[in-house]
Amino acid sequence: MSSMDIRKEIKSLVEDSIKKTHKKDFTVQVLKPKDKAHGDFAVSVALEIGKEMKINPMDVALDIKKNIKSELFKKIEIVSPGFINFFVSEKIIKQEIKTVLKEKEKFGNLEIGKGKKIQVEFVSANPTGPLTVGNGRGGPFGDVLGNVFKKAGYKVEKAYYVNDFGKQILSLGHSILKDEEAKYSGEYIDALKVKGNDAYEVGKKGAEIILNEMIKKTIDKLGIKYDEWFFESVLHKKGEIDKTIETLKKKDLTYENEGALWFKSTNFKDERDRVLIKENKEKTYLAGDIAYHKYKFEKKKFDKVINIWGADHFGDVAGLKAGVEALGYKDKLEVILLQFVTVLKDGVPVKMSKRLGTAITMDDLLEELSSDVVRFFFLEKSANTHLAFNFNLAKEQSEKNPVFYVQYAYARISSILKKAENIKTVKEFSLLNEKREIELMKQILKFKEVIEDTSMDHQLQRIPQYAIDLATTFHGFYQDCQVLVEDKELKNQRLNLILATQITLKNVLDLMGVSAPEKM
RNA sequence: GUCCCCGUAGUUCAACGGAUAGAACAAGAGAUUCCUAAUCUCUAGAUAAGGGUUCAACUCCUUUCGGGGACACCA
Repeated sequence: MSSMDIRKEIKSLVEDSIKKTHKKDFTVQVLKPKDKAHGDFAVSVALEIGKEMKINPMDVALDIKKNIKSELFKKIEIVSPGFINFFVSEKIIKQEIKTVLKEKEKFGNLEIGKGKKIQVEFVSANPTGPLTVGNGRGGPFGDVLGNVFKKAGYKVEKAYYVNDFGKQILSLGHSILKDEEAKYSGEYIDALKVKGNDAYEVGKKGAEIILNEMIKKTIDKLGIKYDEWFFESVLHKKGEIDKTIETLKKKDLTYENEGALWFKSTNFKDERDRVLIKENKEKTYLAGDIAYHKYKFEKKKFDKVINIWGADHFGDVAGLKAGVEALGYKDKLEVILLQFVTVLKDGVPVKMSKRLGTAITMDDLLEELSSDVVRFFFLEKSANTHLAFNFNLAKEQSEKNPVFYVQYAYARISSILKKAENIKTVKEFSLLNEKREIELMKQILKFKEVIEDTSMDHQLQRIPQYAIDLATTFHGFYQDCQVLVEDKELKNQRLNLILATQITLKNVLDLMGVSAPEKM
């Protein structure tokens, strides 16, 4: 029985008990106390019921507890002002560790997303220049979010939407031709060798080179693999945008004004209507994006689509959401906005890339840091904080940075396992009763909850935090409990425990796309 | 002006509305006859300010002050 199941079990036990004693239906929330002294799980309903029925919460808690009988718990404690704390039986925990050893790389796999298709679209930076740290932030984020969904049982597609159409391509062309309308500059523009005089054609070719020679290489260095590279120009060529606009027209959701065609997005809680076809008959970016999403839902049949955008696109969320809703896919699109990134070197923000004359790029970081470090540092922070990338910690004090701390735990385990001859399957972990050992087991089992929670709320920073916690718990165990001891049975049981730890560490590192070195 | 994100320890970040606000780096003190000291143990240190809701607020509402972003027939 995993800790997720235990949570569910507590919920139903407590709810049943309330029904019996207080004749009420109550939705119970099972809490995970921060303090170990408060048990493995806790419930605070007695406080709510006590308040509502004007009885002492402590009495309510006692009544609830009376009706709960389960082998799952070592003890159930009632603590003032009315918390009920559950301490899970160590027998159950030990059994569960055995399933970790059996499941190996499958440990942590859930069925939450079974039968559902989900798409994560991320980065999607314009092919007009190298990936900056800003638009690169979506790389690790989207990649790992996709991994979490996979682990949770979804069928996942990772997609990059290439904006190879429109004004920025023209601007790129002018920039390469270095005429008066040039907009982009820098060493990378000078390096683009494109023949021709037509600015748009030159721009198209330039964009192709930038995409293939710069962006894709950076993506590759970050260890990201996309399932789909979708080109905006394809939508234009195939007339998909016209079809989409036609659909909206039929629904009477458009109107003409000053020569342009508008979409009544205010019908869907947008603050203003949006243009689909400009006065000069060109289609707007939004028109294309709505068509793209029509394709995602209609053709590819995604149950859910998550777009990861930079915070500067905040203003566009409402328009696209309105479009998606108009097409009948309300609530299937979610947009996650990532706040800006600054790189701090010696406490001072680094703004510009040295070589390229652009904003500081992902490659600038990757030149000096491994993708392991870059990914980990990006993932540590929640999406809506402005991320200050601490370059000094990432680089100069590398032996003290959290990535190595986690990897070191893995390497330590590998090193012990190498020294041990043959490891036998354990029947039971009867000899492992030290505080450190039990703690480590509990920490391992939390992995499933981490996947569950993260697949629901998308708070990715939980993953690296968990990795650090697991490493900390292991290092503590390592300090106090010798694995390779004389007693053969104790040795074997401990070997199995660190094997389970190793499996879990590997799984969490894989999830983050960070390597797990056997030696350091 | 309107809208969004943020303000937590010296610094970078955490904390389903729950119990004593957690880490890491930096600072100070200690631990190695033993599986990798890239480790462990201990000490000191924080919710921007004011109201409100709640049995319970970093978390929700509100005002103020700060930082960032968005307000296109650009993408």
